Amino acid sequence: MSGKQQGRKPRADVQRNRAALLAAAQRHFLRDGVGASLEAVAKEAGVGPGTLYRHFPTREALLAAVLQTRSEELVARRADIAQLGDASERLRQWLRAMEEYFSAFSGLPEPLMAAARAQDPDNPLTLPCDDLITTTDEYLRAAQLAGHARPSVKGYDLFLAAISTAWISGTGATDEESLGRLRALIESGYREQDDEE
Amino acid sequence: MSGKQQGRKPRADVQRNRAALLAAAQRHFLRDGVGASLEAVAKEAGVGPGTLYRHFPTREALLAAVLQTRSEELVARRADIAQLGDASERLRQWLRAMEEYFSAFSGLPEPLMAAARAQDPDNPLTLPCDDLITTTDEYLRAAQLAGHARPSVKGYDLFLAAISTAWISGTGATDEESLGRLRALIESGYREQDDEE
DNA sequence: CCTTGTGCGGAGACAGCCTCCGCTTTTTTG
DNA sequence: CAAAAAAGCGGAGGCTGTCTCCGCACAAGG
Repeated sequence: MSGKQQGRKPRADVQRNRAALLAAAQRHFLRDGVGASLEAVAKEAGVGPGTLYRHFPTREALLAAVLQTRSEELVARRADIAQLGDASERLRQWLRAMEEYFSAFSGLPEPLMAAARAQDPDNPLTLPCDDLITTTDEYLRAAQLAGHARPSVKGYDLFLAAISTAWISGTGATDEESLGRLRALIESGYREQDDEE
Repeated sequence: MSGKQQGRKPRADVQRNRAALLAAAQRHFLRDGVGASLEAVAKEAGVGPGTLYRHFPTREALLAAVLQTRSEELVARRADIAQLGDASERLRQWLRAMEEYFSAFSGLPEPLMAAARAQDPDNPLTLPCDDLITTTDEYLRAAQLAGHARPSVKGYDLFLAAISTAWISGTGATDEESLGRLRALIESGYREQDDEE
């Protein structure tokens, strides 16, 4: 019942190509955003387009694979955040961490929202998204229990707030100061009124 | 010094083609979002691609021309809003009106932010954007004077909040209820704490 | 009706997405 | 270790979309 056991060892060139593709893709996504030319990625990795599409059938699949590393970083940061004593501060830090994750590549919020929308099990970005929302809800509930956040707010709301802030940040249209004010506005939006600090 | 006086009357077919292009473009932007195929627009308008690009050198130019109608609607709404007595309510209404304007076509926030970024005088979307930000600032200042809004907030912040809400709305990933909660979160973010209503 | 010149439109160059299939490379088998 | 079998490779090519250039047609004015 274990599904597929790897009957044969994976071929050497397969792993090599996959690694080369991921490295090239990361470079291109960083430089050109999530809309980078996949043809160019394949060329830089030294493989044909066919190979790229066999490894990663869609742009989203490639994106999800490249994002894997970042996801692990995020999990690591969760451990750091758990150390902090204040539930309010933990929530704030988590939201910042999530926003940075969304800002990994320019244009990333777009496909992420599309994945969150459809609940499409085929979309490889759906799972990471759901995970993020669930985690946000956990941090939020802790803050609510401590009386630091309005009860009417939902985890999904803060997910939306974080991803839209990342979207604005990714357009490159806004200086860091305005972004800071926007974050402050959101924070005072979910904080309980009689909250102390 | 009046620049160019129209030495010759505009040709009949020019006006006809322009109108046909605008109508076709509006339909396609509505259905397919701002990324709609310009080839298809030209075909539906019954003209060649060359004609389209002569009238509107860039996608943004076409977009700005189509948006002209909506901008006038927005100006009209400003008159309605001015009737309301409460500065706080006026600000709220204005933010909603602006958000609806941003939601005219799916994907519209993207080029709008790009225009707001560059202050590029060549980009035909820059002017409308600046106007919106200025107006937001006026409404906000009135609310601040009345003690209904935090003094630390700037008009540009609320512009960002509105456009990012419209962006989320345009992804189609989110139900109206979550959007309402997000708006409420933003509102309680800029409202003065000791504000009544 | 003719002249003028403005505007038309489609052919075509270019870029990116994605697929299909003959061939090479790797692995397995005798 | 050679030969068969399997697995993966890669590029040619179809498709869609953007944008330009230029010979030609047609509207405006005499």
